[in-house]
Amino acid sequence: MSPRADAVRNRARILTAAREAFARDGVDVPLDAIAEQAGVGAGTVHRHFPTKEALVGAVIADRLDQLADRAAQLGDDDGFFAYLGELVDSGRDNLALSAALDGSLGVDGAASAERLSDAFQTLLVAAQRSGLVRRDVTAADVHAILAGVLATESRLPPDRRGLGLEVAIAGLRASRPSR
Amino acid sequence: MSPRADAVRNRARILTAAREAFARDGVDVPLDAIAEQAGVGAGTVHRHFPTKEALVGAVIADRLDQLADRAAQLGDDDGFFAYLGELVDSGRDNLALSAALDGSLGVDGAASAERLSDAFQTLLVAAQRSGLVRRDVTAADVHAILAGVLATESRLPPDRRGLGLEVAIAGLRASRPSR
Amino acid sequence: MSPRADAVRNRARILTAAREAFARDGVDVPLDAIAEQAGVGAGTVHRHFPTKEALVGAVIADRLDQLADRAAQLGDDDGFFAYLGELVDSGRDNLALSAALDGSLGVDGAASAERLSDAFQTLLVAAQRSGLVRRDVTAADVHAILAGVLATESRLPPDRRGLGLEVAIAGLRASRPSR
Amino acid sequence: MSPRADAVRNRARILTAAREAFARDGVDVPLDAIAEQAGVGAGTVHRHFPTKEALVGAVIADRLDQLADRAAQLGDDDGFFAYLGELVDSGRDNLALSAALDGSLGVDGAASAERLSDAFQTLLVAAQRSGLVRRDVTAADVHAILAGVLATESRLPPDRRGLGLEVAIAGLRASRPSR
DNA sequence: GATGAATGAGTGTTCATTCAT
DNA sequence: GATGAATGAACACTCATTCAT
Repeated sequence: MSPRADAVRNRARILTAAREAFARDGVDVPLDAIAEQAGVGAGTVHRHFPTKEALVGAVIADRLDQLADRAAQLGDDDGFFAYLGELVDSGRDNLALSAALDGSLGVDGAASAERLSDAFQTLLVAAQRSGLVRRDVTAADVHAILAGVLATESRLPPDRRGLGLEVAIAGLRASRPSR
Repeated sequence: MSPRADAVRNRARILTAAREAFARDGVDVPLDAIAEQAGVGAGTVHRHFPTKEALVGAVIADRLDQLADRAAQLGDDDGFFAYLGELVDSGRDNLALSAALDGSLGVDGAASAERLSDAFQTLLVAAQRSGLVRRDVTAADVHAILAGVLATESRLPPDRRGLGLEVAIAGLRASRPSR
Repeated sequence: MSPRADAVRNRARILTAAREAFARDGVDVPLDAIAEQAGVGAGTVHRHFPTKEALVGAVIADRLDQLADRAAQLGDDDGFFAYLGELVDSGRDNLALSAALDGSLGVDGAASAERLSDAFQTLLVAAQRSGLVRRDVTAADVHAILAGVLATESRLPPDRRGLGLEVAIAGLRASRPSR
Repeated sequence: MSPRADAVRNRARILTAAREAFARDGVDVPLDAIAEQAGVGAGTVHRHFPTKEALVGAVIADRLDQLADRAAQLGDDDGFFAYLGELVDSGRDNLALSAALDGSLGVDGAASAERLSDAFQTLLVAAQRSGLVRRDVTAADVHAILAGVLATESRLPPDRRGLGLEVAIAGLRASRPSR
């Protein structure tokens, strides 16, 4: 049961290679390219991930998990906006993650997406309690809005970076003090 | 000069079929599927659009033109927000248009995209003069934000529709009168 | 029966266009290109030449006829070598004719090829009578040798032009005076 | 390192099938036909030869190499004519090789063609030293003439075989001893 | 378990030929 | 008769997946 040492290592290498390839070229990159970059045979990729969709899902779940982990470290009240900022930074220049986050991929790391939503939920509720965010938005809403911010940011030229996030944040703030 | 009756009709049918197929399944649908739905042979599609890219571009330019045309009819001051709303309604449930608007398609009906930006420009300036929109955003910024709203909306469940637009609008409003 | 005026003209224009196109690009040139250059529709080409093969055959027969006609004007004794020279000049820089003459085209203007062989026959016999050409070669042999000379010439750089013909002529001369 | 047994065998089978198919039908035969005759899938052909041109080039280079190898075994003085004869025998009834030799293929096994020219060069010089061949012809000239002989031979009926070669040889012989 | 060769359905595109106008 | 749009069978090539070694 221990000889799986290299199997474990191969799995990791495939994930890493896939992550990079997806980020660089999008999910349409051929599996062969990923296998080559990972230094393994094409068959090995399929042993670990029976389907391309499974590999894509794994890469994304992996990433979502990291992001969800990160959320746990941001407990304080304005953690919500900080977190949003981090996610946007993560998604920028990452075609696949961006696609994953904005749901345009058929696949989604179901469980991991849930974890991410949970993380959002916690931070969101805290922010709402502090009166920083409209009370009527849910974690799922924020997820969708995040997707939108990513799309916006990817269209903005470098010198306008952050505007999408800024607008979203402004739009999410409790809007009633406008009186 | 009259025998073009079929040609004209076929071209329209191809465009319609392509529009629907792109909207439903994204631009990766096989041309054969489009040809079949249009009731023509594969070669006919190529006669009208020598390249798949050309067909995609034509469908998108077509749509962008419609949208730009629509902008001309909204002259009054709050036309800007109304227009934004219309664009979002158009892009929702339309994978290809959405992709076109958010620029993730390699191709874009260059001229038509320009027309759309011009339309934005006019409405945006008017809205800014009326103090309804932050003065520091440009038409290009709005274009990017539109892409984001589309992404958001496509992720929202039906009963939350409009939230992405709402947040963006709130975020775009002149934010300083909040004193 | 006279309204065929334009039909006749079209036929001629198609032949001319085909001749040029075949000469320039080889027989794989699309029929559409020929039709366009001839200023007629694709259907018209097929009305006159039901098959591409038929068109190729017609072009070649046409050319062979011209060449055969030319032979008639060369009656004198050393006409044979002069004629060979003319044929080589004609075939050089003419992919299709060259192909036709060297038989690598599936098709051949049967009747016209015969006429050409007949022309050869006459000149050949005269040359043989004058002791200028080996007595054991036939008109068909010469035809094949002509094809070879054309192939050779097309491979020679400009500054070596004529060598293929020269060698063939030397080889065809009555070889016995070598005593 | 051993599992390449199949790969090696398949590569050989593809080359053999291609050689036969090209020889029989010319280089325009569909790859599918070659794949089928080789008993492999279409994809396998592409794995070994990424492009049709590459396959054609490989087949030809293969053949030219064989021919060049053969030249090395003919060292004596009249080797030149013997070699010419062998090349002609090889090219007869081999459309593709013939095309390769006469340069009408866009592709040529560059290195192999060079080897062949070198082989010619050696034999030619020896023959010229012995006074058997005109001193003013170069190896490149002979290459062109070979192409011509092949073209001639392919047009000759079986009972006339060899005439093209015979004429070329006669034409190449030092012509001045006629004194 | 790993390898990478083999598979074969699928893609965009071309083009000789047919046919409605 | 002429037109040129429509056809559809090919073609070279790609790539996720399978399988012999």
